[in-house]
Amino acid sequence: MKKKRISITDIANALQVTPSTVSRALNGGGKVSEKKRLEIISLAKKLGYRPNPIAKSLLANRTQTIGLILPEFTHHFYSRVLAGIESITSKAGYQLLICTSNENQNQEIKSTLTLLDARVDGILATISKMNDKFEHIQEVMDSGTPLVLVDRFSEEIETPYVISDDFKGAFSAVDYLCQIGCKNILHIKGPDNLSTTFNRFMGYKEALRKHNMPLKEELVLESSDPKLVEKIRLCLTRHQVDGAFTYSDYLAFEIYKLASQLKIQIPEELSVIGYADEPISTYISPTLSTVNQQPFEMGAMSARYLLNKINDPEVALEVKNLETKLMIRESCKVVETQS
Amino acid sequence: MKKKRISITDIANALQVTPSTVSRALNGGGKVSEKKRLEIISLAKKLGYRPNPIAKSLLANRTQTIGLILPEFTHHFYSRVLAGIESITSKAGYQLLICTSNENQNQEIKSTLTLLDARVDGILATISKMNDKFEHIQEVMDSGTPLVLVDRFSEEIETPYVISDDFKGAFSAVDYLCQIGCKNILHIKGPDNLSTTFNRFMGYKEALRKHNMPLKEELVLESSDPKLVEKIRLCLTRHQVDGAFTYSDYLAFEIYKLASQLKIQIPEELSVIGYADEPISTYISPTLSTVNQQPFEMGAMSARYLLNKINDPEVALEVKNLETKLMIRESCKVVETQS
DNA sequence: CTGTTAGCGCATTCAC
DNA sequence: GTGAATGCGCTAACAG
Repeated sequence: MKKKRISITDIANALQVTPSTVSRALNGGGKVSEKKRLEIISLAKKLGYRPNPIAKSLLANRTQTIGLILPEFTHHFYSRVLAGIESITSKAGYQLLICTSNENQNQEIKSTLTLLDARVDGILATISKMNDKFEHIQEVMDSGTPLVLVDRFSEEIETPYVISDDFKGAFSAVDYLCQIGCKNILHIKGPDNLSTTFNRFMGYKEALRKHNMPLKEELVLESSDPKLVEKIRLCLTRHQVDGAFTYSDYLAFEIYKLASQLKIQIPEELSVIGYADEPISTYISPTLSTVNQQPFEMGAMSARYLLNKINDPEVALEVKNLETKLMIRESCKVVETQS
Repeated sequence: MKKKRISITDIANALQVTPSTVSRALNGGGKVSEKKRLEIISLAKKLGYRPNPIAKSLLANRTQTIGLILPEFTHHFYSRVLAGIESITSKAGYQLLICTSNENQNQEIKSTLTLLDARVDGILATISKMNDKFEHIQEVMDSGTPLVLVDRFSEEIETPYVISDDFKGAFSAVDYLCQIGCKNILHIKGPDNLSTTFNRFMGYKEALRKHNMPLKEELVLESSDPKLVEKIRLCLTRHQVDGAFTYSDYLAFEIYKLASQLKIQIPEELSVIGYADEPISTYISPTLSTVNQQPFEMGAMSARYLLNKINDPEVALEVKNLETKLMIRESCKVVETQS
């Protein structure tokens, strides 16, 4: 059975004063005689008094709680985002209420309403992959609850964002492949419907353009394609692919597998760059070049942004783009530099 | 600015009844004339009324909230535990308040008090690596807040546990290595002070004993040893090691690296089994044999246990041991079966 | 300086 | 059936 906690009234009774006096003494605000204040404080400490935030919330209409909706927990990227968020919110004295959408919009909607019901002071969310309903987002905005969207962008939702600069990230990767002399660069796209997929593809195209290289349709594959493996094989055998840039590190590993089967040497014959900098990238052989998105910093930044928004609703509504870092490892061929 | 939500009183005023009546109509409990009940319900829906859980909490002394303390978020294992917990709590209508200790006991203590202050209905926690203070745990118990400890066990704390059967998990791995004919089996231990480290080591010893193999001190290394890499090298070159069982998958990858340097073939000359079944295990080459701890199930089980405890404080205090699964992959040599 | 009053939103007595 | 009263724990406005 949950034991009754000692309340302000308990210590008021014990000291023959009113709860108001106790409240004032404890909060320092009002004027209380030095003698009583000390008495009260010492008794409070002795009794292990801890204020009830529930009561305060009811009164103040603030809960000191941030709601968080993530598409999944298991992905390394999101756990880093979570860690970044927590590092900021805990320091700021906020609790973190956590939900997942499991990449399912219905669950996202449910989670959103749950958080709204819980009267969180603000919401951080990454929208799920399939998103065609926006009423729940509208409801958040209507309720006046500050909202910051993380990682994934949607044209339909006008709110603060903290996202990764996928365009530049992809551009830097493909630009690098071009620089080291790759002539036929394969790209495997991510899930449809995701801003990240689109932007990384755009970065790929732009880098090709910069180097005056044609965009070859047969070198652009879809990760959702059931025949993906076959098509990669075709690219590797028929189309003289000597470079690859994939939407994720795991897709890069698919290329590793096929290259190994086909006895194609990485990086000598094929340079590969993935995306996300999964920890596995440095353990696999050859170590994988990839694009680091600074997920921890992304989480921290979005939390800071949200807290600002909570404390000052006039804070500008902007899309913050986080720089990516190109991590070149063993999977890219080394070009002799003429010195 | 957070907009004022519509309350039970608002709809009472609109309908010329008292809040009591509205409350009864909405909760179904008391007797309300059918006409009024319908009126009230329809207006409530129209106005988008949602009960304020804060007010209910204050009244009921229950928050429908579970507190969770994890040593870290980033580790794959803990994110699976988290996912398992969430899958249960969300279905049961509980919120999840999340904290991390960062493997630091002071932060663990702080988080514990935060959760207690927040009046969570129960706490799930994995104690941090270094643990020598137990007052905060005692405080949880004194407060009457149900507590279930996950993954790591401590003799000092008497409370429900859900842990993995590390002994059997380790035993099954080393037993397998013996069965396929390994004669000199290296073990790399985990961090001191952890029940998991101890139990896996015990499992290692017991398997050796079963096969009448001597425990060789020089084949047991400490992961915290600054000279670990050198010592592994020594084992591999001098001590005819032909099998290895490590506290974690990542330690197994250290062996992979050294074996590659020393031109020792895995699994032909050296069979390796890790622990935890990190996703990376199936991507690395050769794919790593390992022990799966069912972290999702562990999370789910601990959440179920806690909910039971919350609903019935008389629930037995026990240590639930979760079965492990030995995952044999390419890193173990194949023995011809005589058929 | 300190006590009284009131109210945050709700559910639960107890009268009528 | 329904309203009035009470209180969960706390703070704030107002008296004194």
